[in-house]
Amino acid sequence: MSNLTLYDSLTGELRPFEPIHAPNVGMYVCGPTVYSDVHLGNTRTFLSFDLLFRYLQHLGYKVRYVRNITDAGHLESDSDVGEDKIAKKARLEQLEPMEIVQRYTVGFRAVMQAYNALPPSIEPTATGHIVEQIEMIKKLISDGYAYEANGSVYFSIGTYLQKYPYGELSGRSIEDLESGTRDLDGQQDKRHPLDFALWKKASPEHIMRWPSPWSEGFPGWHLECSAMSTKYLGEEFDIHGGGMDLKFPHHECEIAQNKGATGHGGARYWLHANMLTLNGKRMAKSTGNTLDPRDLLTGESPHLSKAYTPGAVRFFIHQAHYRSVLDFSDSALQAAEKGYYRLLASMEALAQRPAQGPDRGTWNVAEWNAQCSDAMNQDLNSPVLIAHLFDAAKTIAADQKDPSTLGQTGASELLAAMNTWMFDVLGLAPEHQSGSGKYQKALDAAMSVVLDVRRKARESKDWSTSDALRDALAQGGIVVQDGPEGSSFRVE
RNA sequence: GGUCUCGUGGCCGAGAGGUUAGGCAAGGCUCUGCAAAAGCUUGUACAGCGGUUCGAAUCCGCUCGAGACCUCCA
Repeated sequence: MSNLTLYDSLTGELRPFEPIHAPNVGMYVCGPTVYSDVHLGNTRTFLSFDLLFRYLQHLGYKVRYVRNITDAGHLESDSDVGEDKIAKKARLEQLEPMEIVQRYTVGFRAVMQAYNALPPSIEPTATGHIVEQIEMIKKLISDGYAYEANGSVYFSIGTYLQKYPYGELSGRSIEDLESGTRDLDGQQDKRHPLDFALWKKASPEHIMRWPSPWSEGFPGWHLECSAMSTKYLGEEFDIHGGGMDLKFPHHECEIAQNKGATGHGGARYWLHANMLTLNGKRMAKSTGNTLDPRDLLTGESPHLSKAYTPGAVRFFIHQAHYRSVLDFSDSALQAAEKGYYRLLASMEALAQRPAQGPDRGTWNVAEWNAQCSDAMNQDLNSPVLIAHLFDAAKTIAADQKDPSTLGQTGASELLAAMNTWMFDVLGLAPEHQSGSGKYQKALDAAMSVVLDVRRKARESKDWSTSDALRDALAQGGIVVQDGPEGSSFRVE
């Protein structure tokens, strides 16, 4: 069905993508913990997987894309101690935990929509799947992979190691992991330092709690993804994605839970999106080194000189490969924006192309299109795809001088292909300079009067008048451009 | 401290044993009353030092530098 190859973090190599049940594809991506606003780094990860989702669909696959909302169980520390992140935020803001969840879930979805990310097929929540998680724990206990201690249940790495390796995904040996563990409060119930919580008994002040056979408590953070991916995608499915930072311990634990409970490690391809850095450092809420994706659209941030469109931001993100660290800066974003607008202008010119020249041109659209596919098939190499798009822009310019370059059919084929790559696959939104209908019409009418006055001034070589008009319009953000066929304008 | 990744021209970023990545910026040219825009065009870069090889930015070793994970974060 395709020649797509994907880099699998588990094997550490590029592998041809072969779905278990083509044309159906099951894809699970770890979603946000909704205890605060997402930052641009989170956004990059989700846009990377949006690109994959879009490309798989472009290839004709029927994708079931599951992306969870973590609304309980994610503690402040991965060592199974500390307060639940959401409960803590709720306490600090004197709100119900579910108010916190609602607020940041809505905010997250708004950001995703603003950046033109397609909604997942299913967006399940941890709290909506307590039953499934309890069932999975029961299975793990009955098979010996988990044990109860003082109302909590832990995954037994010791038992697991008798049958399966642990640490494959993150490339760690058991010795390394053991030497890296520390003695912490709340760990005394564990038989092995690497054991992790499947169920935690709630302390009296812990407000997010559910009944279970072991105690009134809450599920461990790693469990929800195993339970929900199994429920919606099966014991074996195609792709599991997430941010690079989730490799360990989250995804490592997920694999262990899945193998223990089902005998299968869940996904056949593990994909990890790399970090977005700001000032060379990882973007993180805890250090304040963050950028809110909404601020990019308003320009309100000390890191920004101006506002950007969502398309420009997406273009910037996809101009780097998803597995590379991408460093954010205002100037880098500006550079991407200029290129992006140049591409859009080129496509606009192609759409306006007069019907001239031969039917078929000298430039081979099909071959170019195949190169675009090749790039994306190579582990979603969007930067190379974009380079090809710029090649097309060059060709469009050449065709304007010599319409035998593209030819009429070639031109319409190229436009269709560019629309597909730009809008369907890269998820950029068509952005027109024009505003909404009636204002655009009024502006056009007014400008045609002004430009006519200026044209007469220029014809009589009254440069002071023509330049004054041009300067005055520039003050209002209207840039006048004089070309061989008269003057035109654009709004900045 | 342990594990791992990375270091590409002014900037951002692909690639990856031998052939131009691309974008932005910069220089030149075309167009032009001037400007802007647009188009064309130029630039031989791969941290340093060794090694393997006919040939390395690409493989190996060391050094320096940066980052990630191990400890909350996509």
